[in-house]
Amino acid sequence: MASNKISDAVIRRLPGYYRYLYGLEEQGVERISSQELGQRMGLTASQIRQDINCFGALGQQGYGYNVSELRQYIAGVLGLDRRYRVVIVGAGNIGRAVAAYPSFQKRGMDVVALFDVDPELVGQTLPNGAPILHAQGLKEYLGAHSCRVGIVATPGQVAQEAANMLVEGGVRAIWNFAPVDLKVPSHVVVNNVHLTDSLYVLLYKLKEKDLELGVVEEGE
Amino acid sequence: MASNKISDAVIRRLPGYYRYLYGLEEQGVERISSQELGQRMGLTASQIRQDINCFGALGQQGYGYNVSELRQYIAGVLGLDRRYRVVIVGAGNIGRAVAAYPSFQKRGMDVVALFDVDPELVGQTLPNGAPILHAQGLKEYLGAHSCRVGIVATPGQVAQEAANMLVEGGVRAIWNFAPVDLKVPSHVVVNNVHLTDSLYVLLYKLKEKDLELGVVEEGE
DNA sequence: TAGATTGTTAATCGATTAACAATC
DNA sequence: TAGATTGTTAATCGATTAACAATC
Repeated sequence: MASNKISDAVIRRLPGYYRYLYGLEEQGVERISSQELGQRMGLTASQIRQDINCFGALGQQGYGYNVSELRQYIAGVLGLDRRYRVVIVGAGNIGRAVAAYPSFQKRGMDVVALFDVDPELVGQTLPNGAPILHAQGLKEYLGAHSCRVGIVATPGQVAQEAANMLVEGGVRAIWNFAPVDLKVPSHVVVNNVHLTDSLYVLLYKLKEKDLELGVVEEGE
Repeated sequence: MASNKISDAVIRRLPGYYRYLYGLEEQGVERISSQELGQRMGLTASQIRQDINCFGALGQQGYGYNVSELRQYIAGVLGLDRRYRVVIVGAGNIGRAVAAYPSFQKRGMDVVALFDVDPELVGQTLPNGAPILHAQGLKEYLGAHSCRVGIVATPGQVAQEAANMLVEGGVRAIWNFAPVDLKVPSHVVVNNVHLTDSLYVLLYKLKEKDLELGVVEEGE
């Protein structure tokens, strides 16, 4: 429980640890050394030991780490050991894709409703049972069914407005898919999935690689 | 053109610069100081000047930066000033959401086809005209219609296989939505959108915030 | 010219890596 | 016990911030 300020750099790596340990556990691997985990993940053994030591001595000299123990511990650190009720604002392609995302349910996220203004969408029910309701009713809905997590999957122009409604409705964490940086009060946390940002970085890398290889890219 | 190794930290910020400058230009703002841009983006003025100086002196003392000039320059650095032909492997919710993503077209990405193995999907055509073809035909398709960018939007178990086919077909950049780290030869670049990773970080922040505020989270 | 603001160097801070004693 | 591998401290490296002279 030693919550002594884990640095951002470490936090960003935690999901990767979780993902790899989960995979190892599924393969039936029981123990792993920092050396080997580092090899698989593309990190140095030293860094892995430093990272893990942020939350205490979980390994054993001469042995390594117990895969399942470590995975569970990290799950606890990340808060993956609970369930969360979730509303999604914006029932377009992205909103519905997230709602239907299989590992979403599995990771404790229960999507209870989606909200949109498109009359074509409002009234539908997704395969997993979540209804699409009119965005007008969002605040009222949250009053009756409190949710800790809200997802913004609207166009950028209305994303801030959507976030405001979620905050007013008592949502504490916002997962934002709109390409804007939301402003929220300090008791609310936000994490962004800026898809275009990720795409830009990919294209940048491609350009760099072309330069490195001396590739002259075709016209068009 | 001074391509003197821009550091990863800077590259990760570039899309943000582009996004903000684009917004400013749309609002008709002509010039901006590092000070004010920093305020808006939540960065220090010093950092912004350092970052921009990676690719040369683009500002003017006593004046600041010309918004549109700087935006265009960064667009060039990121490679946003060209068009790219794109195939998507996996025509499930995520694949289709990406194909339909409006800023995708706008940013120069032309989705020419999607590939899947689900007979329900194969044969359909998306609203933007892209057909869904059987994954068996992917390599052959790429032989006839070369694409520089491929998107992996398959389940994790087959993501590596999808990547292999893309690489064999000559794709040079892979945008990966599957929750695995793909292995590709060194002439190919990859960028990951690990949605679950982003979600985990959100949940972690929520837990930390709860601790900070002394919130005892409800059961269920 | 005076004021503003960059470009750039130096100082600080933090993160990563290396090394090794502790210990299973 | 000997071998392996952690936990942890110290050294290095890189990124951020501060400061200020250059200059528009």
